[in-house]
Amino acid sequence: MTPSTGRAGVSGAPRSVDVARLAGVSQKTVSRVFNDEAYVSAEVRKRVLDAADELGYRLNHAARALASGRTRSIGVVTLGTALYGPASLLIGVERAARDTGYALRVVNTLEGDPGGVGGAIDSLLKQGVDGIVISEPIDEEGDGGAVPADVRVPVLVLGAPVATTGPGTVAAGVGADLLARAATEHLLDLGHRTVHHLAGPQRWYAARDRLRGWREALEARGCDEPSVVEGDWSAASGYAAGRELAADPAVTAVFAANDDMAIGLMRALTEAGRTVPDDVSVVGFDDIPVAAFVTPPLTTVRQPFDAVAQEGLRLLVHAIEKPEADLPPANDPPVELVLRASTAPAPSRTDPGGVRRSATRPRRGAKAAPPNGGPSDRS
Amino acid sequence: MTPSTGRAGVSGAPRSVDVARLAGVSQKTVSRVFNDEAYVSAEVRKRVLDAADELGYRLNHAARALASGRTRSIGVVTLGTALYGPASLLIGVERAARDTGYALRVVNTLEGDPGGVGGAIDSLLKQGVDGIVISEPIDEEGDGGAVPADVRVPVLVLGAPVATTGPGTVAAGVGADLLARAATEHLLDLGHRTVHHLAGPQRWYAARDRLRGWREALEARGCDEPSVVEGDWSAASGYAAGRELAADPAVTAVFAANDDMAIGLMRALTEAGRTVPDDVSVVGFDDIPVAAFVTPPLTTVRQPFDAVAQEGLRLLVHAIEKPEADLPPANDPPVELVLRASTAPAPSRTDPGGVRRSATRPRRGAKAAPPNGGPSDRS
DNA sequence: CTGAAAGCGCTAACAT
DNA sequence: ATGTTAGCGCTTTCAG
Repeated sequence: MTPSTGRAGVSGAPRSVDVARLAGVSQKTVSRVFNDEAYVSAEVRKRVLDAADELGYRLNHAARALASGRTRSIGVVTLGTALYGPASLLIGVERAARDTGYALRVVNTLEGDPGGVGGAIDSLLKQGVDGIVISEPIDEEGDGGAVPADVRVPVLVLGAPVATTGPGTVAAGVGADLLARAATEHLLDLGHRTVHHLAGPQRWYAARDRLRGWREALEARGCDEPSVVEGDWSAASGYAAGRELAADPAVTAVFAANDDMAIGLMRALTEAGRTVPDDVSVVGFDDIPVAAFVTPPLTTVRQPFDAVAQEGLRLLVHAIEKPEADLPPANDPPVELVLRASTAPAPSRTDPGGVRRSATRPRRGAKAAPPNGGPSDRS
Repeated sequence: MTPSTGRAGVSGAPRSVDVARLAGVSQKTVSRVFNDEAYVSAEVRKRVLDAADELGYRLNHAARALASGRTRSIGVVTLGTALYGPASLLIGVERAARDTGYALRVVNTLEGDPGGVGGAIDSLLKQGVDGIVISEPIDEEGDGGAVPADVRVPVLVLGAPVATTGPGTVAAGVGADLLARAATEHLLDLGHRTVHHLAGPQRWYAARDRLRGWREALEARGCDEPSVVEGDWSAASGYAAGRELAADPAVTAVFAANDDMAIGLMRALTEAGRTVPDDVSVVGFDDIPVAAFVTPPLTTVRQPFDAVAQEGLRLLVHAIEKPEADLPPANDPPVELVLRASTAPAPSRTDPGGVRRSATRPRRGAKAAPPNGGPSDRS
């Protein structure tokens, strides 16, 4: 055997030397062209590109990563659920990554999985990523959403407080607490004496934020704080909670931490003979696509997932590419309270109150229109 | 400068030589340990592992890929939507890949994007993947879901016919047509004279399959085939279609190609004064989590996304690792028709018929129970 | 503006 | 059961 034949060269894929040979330039020049480096004459560049095209040349990322120490890829740690929120965030992240020229490596942490986030990050690090995004983390066993200490790449946390460790940990996501607050205030503005909360699982930071926002709104208005019912995001859990709440005549307004639970809740209420919104008003969270079409159409808070992902990635890429520079200022994405037909003024009861019944019109950036082609507002 | 200091070694991350030195063995032995090769004494193995642990050593995948020509990662081409189907499939694929020891690279093809699937595949190939899965492809501009000719790795197509090119193209996914057929037959069994179809966008293979299944069921029973209304999977499009259908008194049963559209449809029907299921029966497709909790709870077809993904990956990994061997036999995942409250016997009309009204009990593997904790069947 | 040489961290083949 | 050597395909110095 002649020592000249490379072993893996058998795979047959053309390499940059092949392109170089065909174009009559050095291998380095090919490299320059494919890295958009300056100082390559237009003519040479074209010759190289043509040669590459003819050969069907594709740059080998593994070799590039090995030589350069950079991979131009970003790892995403996400939950293995089809929940609208996490799924939408993932899509937003992928798009934003592509726009900035990064590829995506994805690892799911199945809920309650040993090693959880730490293990996922470790596996991403082995695979080689320039940055990591942790989407909608949950607080497993009080690990504080911990990021292992020896992560040497920037980390972006989406939808949770920065559980800092490592050099450049950044965070993005509208404070869900503000949104929750707006939702609760909307209900209060309608004259309800207080608002019940159907919370998400409290291991999720997202769920905690919403609880906090609700609580703050009640406090600010001096309202009683009813005990919280906790669900697991599913419509089934919302349904179960609804059966409880339906039995309590004091319940006239409920803020659910997501739309699925709100839908289950409404179903239970209706079955129990309590009309929505006449007897009980309900507000959801997320604005899932069917929210406008359930009965009654659901008033809810729209989360700008795409904007959050985009903004987060901007920060992350900045941290990757300019580690020394300060972070650019955060752009807070727009938030929206979408008013539909599941909320109404508090039912008049034995109680003469109503003093606080201020106005029915939306507060904050609220908008009243249903999605295009949507159903009429009142069922 | 001494020539001994490697350039990128500055990054500080420990390499396998460092581990070898600390463990007092050769570098190759470290490699053996991390590849679970035979012929390493238990004692040496432990020493190596301990040393690696102490150093915080992490294998460098880029180097491994370059040297071995294999990446142990799989690329996924998926649509950038939060639709329940594609999202669920992606999760299933991730889990199955992890179980078989492969990492995931994800690329979305934004709908109607130039280059589409071809471009996505190309980018995955550059990044280096041992196999590719194309999830729920759509037929862009009659490209036949084309896979570029020079793909040198096995391809798995999920939810579409094998658009063959390349060596090992495999496919998985229950024939959605069978499921659609079962749904249609269920309606026919309830005594409806025929069944209308609210189809998905026909560029999607998944939508075409469902249409075909519906058509076959009608043909088999000699029923009229009403004209098809096409939606875009969204509840909004279902709502729009529902307004049309509501105006036609001949419509007593509709099979919608997914649950979102079914929900929009029911909403429109209800608003138009046509009660579901008394006046019109509706069947959806997917069994999205809220399906059991809308009003009325939706009868639908459950797709075993997880099983499909798992089965598909089994095939793909087989094609990757044993290119010569025959494909193992396909295991068809279980299918289910989930009966809830959106379907009922055809309303008795001027028409005396009813001869065909055979039975109300489910056909095929149908089951009647709502999900646990679900609402009662009749609203 | 272009090229030559060295080496990224690992695995493959061939010794022992 | 373990070590030696060569090289995967690229980027990075450094020289022209």
